[in-house]
Amino acid sequence: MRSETSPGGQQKDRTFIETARRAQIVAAAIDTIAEVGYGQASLARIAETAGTSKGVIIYHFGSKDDLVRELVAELTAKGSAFLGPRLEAESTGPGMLRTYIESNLDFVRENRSHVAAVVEIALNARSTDGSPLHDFSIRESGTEALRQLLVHFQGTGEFRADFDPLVMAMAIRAALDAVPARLARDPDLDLGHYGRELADLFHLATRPEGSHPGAAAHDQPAEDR
Amino acid sequence: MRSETSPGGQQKDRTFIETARRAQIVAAAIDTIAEVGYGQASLARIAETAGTSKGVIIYHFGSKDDLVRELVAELTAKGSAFLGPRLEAESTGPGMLRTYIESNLDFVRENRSHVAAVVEIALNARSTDGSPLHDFSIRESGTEALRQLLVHFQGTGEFRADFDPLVMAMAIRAALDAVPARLARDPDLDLGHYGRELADLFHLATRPEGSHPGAAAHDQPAEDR
Amino acid sequence: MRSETSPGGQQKDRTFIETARRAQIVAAAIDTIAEVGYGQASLARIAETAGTSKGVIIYHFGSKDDLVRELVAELTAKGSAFLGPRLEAESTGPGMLRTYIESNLDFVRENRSHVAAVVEIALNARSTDGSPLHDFSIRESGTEALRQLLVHFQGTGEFRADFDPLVMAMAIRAALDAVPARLARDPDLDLGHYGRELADLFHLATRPEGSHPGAAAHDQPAEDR
Amino acid sequence: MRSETSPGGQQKDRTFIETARRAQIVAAAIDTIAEVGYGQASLARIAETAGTSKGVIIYHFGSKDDLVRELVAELTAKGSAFLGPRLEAESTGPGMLRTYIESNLDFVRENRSHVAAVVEIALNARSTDGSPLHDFSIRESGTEALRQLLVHFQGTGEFRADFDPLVMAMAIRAALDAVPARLARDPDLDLGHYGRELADLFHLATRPEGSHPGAAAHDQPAEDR
DNA sequence: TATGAATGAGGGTTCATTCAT
DNA sequence: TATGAATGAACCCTCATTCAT
Repeated sequence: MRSETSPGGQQKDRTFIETARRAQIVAAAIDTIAEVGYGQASLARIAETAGTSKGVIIYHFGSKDDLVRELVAELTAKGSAFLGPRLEAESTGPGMLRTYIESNLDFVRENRSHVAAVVEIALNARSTDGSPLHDFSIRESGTEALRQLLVHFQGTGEFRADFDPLVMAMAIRAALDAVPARLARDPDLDLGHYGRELADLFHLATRPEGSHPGAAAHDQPAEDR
Repeated sequence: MRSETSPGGQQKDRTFIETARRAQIVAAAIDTIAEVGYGQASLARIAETAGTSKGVIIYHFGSKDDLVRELVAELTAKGSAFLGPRLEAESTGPGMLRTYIESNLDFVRENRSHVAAVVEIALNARSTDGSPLHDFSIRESGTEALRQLLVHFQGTGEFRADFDPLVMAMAIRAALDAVPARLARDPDLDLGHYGRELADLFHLATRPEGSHPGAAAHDQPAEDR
Repeated sequence: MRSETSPGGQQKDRTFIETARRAQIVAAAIDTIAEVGYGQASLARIAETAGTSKGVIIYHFGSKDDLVRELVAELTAKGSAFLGPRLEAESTGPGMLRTYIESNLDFVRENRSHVAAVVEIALNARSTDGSPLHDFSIRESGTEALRQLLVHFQGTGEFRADFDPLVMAMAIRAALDAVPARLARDPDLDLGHYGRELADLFHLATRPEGSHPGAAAHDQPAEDR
Repeated sequence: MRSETSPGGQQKDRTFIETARRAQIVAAAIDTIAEVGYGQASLARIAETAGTSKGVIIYHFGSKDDLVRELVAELTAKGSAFLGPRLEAESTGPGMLRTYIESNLDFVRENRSHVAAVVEIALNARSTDGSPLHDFSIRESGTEALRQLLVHFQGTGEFRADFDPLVMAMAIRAALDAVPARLARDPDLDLGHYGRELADLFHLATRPEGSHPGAAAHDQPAEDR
């Protein structure tokens, strides 16, 4: 279905101008989806935002789905690049958890629209028969990676052993994923504060039973960042 | 806008058959939206599920929007009736919090599709210009009511005073709202377990600093319900 | 197609209540058509104005067309009853012409909505294939009767012989038929004044060549009514 | 509302083919409306006449309303271009009046369907709530311009001073506007004759009182054109 | 007798995509 | 390579009418 003559094909051999055009269109798609929602983000609307025509978009990406796919892939790539090093810099369980939460929100802050768009897509995009349209194993793998992290540090004793790591991971991801929608309604939301509070919250929820009774405040939270 | 001619009018004076048809259509809409998503839930599809025609739906509800509105209103009514008494039966802060979380999930279990449909709607339904289509002040007021509950018991000392009640409320609601989507992918999810884990989680995150260090497990969690 | 059991049938054997219902519906139709135009006057809208349902209208009249037909017939009957005696009271050509014009406008004044509705219908109502839907031979016969009147008094020498009576008749009817539309936009239009001016106008246009040069003002116009 | 994507935008930068298509569609709309009336002139019908599909029409014009708007605008432009020079060539009041009437009918003769269509639209097109849909200030301004012309030459004494110029203008326009409908029923109507008769009629109705008694026939009418 | 329920064709419009140049 | 033109299915909704009670 994808021919070599079409620019949507392999990601090598891209003209400079071609690359620029694609970037421009992706940016327009991000803004449009973030602003009016996935359901209302028609090709015409995206094209209008981009200052082009529907035909151009189809020409460059082959289909709307492919455009969306690229948009999603770009964010996950950016996300990994952003999160990876920060997590690797941590060694302790609590440290990694706090970093995970706060870095996620830092990333949201720096990529508001893009994140909002991808969340929109993750929640809404379905094919005609109702099945999920895009591969959001990413999303699940986000939860999954987090779960494995929790499991690992349960093993080392840095987290209490008696919580279900899957439930905990889901709760953490849910709290993070809810942010873009909230941000849309309340653009002045203080993400730094939100992140610290959230990190405190899950620190308390995960720390081992006997750890520093009544010392939660100066144990890990807030100051040590 | 609604004329006496149309049966969608005042909600009194409904014929028996009219009431039945409306219920049947609402049920079809719930199933359809829950299954294929709001964006794919066209009137034709809903009508097919209901075993009728688009015309019949429009005849009974006047518009797709009104059908959706009713669907949402019914759930919020059911939800209040379900949650209210359970919450009022509790007197302590931790008790109410645990009840809030677990009852929410009980409600989800008993109204899977309906809840899933409403969550779909809440996330996706927008008017053409991108603004939210339906009044989900309910949704926000869910968070708000929760926040006020937290504030109140911070005042009594039953919750630690140094968390931001808004952030906590958002995290709790996010964890609850994420369930229907998860449930769709994993229908065998044990909601009872999920609820107990979540209640434990937020109990630990909200309990006052000095409260029974290392006693979390038999303090409130799990057994005492 | 019309059965004796149906109340829309012969105009005898009408229950009192049946007659009242019909009158009420016709009145509602008149108001609706006059207000929003024929194209927008759906059965639903008419029913709403009448405080009933579409079914009732169809039941009483058999079809929308029949309702409209009745509405038109009623006006033409009223019109004939109104105009006839007034014309018969006149004997001279100029007198009849003036009376025709002014009485027409008197009739419009007393039956604003009804006349407006019928004009709407005459201009707009067409069957699906575009052919005129109702029999407006009335309308043409209005022009035709007027033409014959003009011809007759051309014969007696009371009107100048060298105008085309058809063109004159059409001009007069056009001036009269344009009134309801104007009236809709400008409800304060002085129909008495309009009638006198129009009568003067056509008096001057029809009087014989040599008649009282420079005496037009006190010849026939205005004062002598 | 109109995006660069859609070709309906600015009226410059039109492709050749685009211009041709638009013209073809407008022509089809004119014929359809003139033939079956505005109410029956659906997009499907117009498309069929044009030999295309509804989609193409919407593609080129954006909406049915815009198509109609263009159709109307084209006629008024043509009308002004046609009438303007002819009127400016006249200097006397009676001359301008006769020219106005006869040129109007010449224009009708040369643009039968188009004029018929626009009259249909003017009479019928309303938005859902019954208010006039298109801007026919043209139409009113037609009457208004005529009224001003009459007023002016009442001032110079070329018209009698004692008629109401508004009523006179309305009568003249009514006589002209009635023509297309008549023409539809009687395609062989002699517009030249009709025009001369009408010009005579209104000449007699407007000339000053004492002007050439009994000389109407060779004063202005008929021969001097 | 009277009415609420249902029908089904047709309304204008949006949409992602294909086609021809 | 790039784009304007066209497509056709699907969208929600209105309508006059028929049906069953």
